[in-house]
Amino acid sequence: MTLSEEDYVKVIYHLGKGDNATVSTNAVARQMQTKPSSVTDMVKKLSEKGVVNYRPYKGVSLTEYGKKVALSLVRKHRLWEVFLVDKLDFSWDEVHEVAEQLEHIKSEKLVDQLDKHLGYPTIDPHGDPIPSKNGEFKRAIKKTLNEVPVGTNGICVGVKDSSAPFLKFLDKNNIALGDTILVIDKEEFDGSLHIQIKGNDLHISDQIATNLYLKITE
Amino acid sequence: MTLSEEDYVKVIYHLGKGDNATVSTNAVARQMQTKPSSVTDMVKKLSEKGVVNYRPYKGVSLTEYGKKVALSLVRKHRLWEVFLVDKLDFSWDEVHEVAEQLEHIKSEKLVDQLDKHLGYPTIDPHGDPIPSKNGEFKRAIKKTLNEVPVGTNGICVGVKDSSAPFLKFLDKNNIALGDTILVIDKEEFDGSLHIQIKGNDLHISDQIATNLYLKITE
DNA sequence: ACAAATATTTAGATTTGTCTAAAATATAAT
DNA sequence: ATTATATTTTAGACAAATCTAAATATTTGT
Ligand SMILES: [Mn+2]
Ligand SMILES: [Mn+2]
Ligand SMILES: [Mn+2]
Ligand SMILES: [Mn+2]
Repeated sequence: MTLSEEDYVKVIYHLGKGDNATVSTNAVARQMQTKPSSVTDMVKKLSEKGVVNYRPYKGVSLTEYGKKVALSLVRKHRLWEVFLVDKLDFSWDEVHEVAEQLEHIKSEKLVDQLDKHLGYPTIDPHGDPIPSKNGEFKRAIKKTLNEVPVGTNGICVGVKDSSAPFLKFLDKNNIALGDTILVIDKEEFDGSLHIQIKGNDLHISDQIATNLYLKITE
Repeated sequence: MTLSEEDYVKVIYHLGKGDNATVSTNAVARQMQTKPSSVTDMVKKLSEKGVVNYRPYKGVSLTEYGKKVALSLVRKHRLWEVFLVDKLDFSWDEVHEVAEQLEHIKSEKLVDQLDKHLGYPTIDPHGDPIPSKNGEFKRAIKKTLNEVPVGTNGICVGVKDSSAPFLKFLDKNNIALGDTILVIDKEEFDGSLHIQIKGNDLHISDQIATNLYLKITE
């Protein structure tokens, strides 16, 4: 498979939300930053190769084989992201573009050894699960901090309130996107939370918890 | 620069033996595993872009800019080779193909951080020098073990005598290609050498030394 | 149900990198 | 100095991936 074919497969996978839904030509074009006519051409070729199911005017979905290809790419992408953050001190938001390139390197041994070198991680720096070699993985969901049960472990991936005061508060309390957060305890009385973040314990109000998104994998 | 253009530049660099000699169309074609007519096409394009000097029927050489491009590629290739051997437990002879792909990843930060992660290595697993960020590096030369002065440090890169008995001897004494060898002392009487290899001291005869190639950078 | 709007495909062109076969140039041999 | 051989370039073609413009199909609104 060429680099371009691989990127199409990945886009079709992500748009199909993992459950292999049929996706439209326009959706793929938007995501691939290309024209719908180019998508039609490529999708025909992928169909010839048995990677996708394609019905003109009706949309495209991955075959079983295509799904395997997609999961292998997602695995590689996320492993490289972990590498960049853990070993090369990249930050959370710098890794995607480079991983987008690295995911296309062809070498099974490289992936296996990288996985080992990283200590067999199960989630990437964005809190997304890393598929195993045979394509199994937990689904990730995004919830606000106040919605999850005590004991939940996740990665801070966004804010609902993006006002300056709130962001300032996060900064002052040393909470940043990409941080791992563990919910230690919840006060029933006011809904405030005891959490652990980057090794430090912290007590945050319900209002704060409501505005912080956590990505978790059950 | 595209992947293909970069590979041409690297081949022209290597065939020009670093000192930027003019190389022939046929030589490039042989190295690139392609046809001379394809080389002519590509070399014209690279000439347009100011990467090479090209005179029809006379050959091609790198411009100053082209040389910079080549050295950056060589740097990346060799850093990745070190990574594969030192961090991912690849062996000496498995790294080239993968590095051939990795060298094309575009990210300055990636290269800088990789360099740091590896501890700023100066030679690759084959004993070849790694150009610095601004393109400086020591030239590597290959000599038999008996030709180098006491105190020389190098990498075992080949054998002159490849007979079964000799290879068996190397195996028994735990000497393999890719090993770092340090010449500790030389006996004037019989030319035998005291060497250090993988932490172990070893005493080898002049006959052995004559048949082992060392790659060294002065 | 039918016109209007939207989505998708087709036709034809372009760029990149490659190829084969033929022509042109350079090198070697007599 | 001519001829023969080897090298290099040109001309024309092709596959991959893309584009624009036009044609076709589907969906939406009334
Ligand atoms: Mn990609
Ligand atoms: Mn990610
Ligand atoms: Mn390469
Ligand atoms: Mn090397």
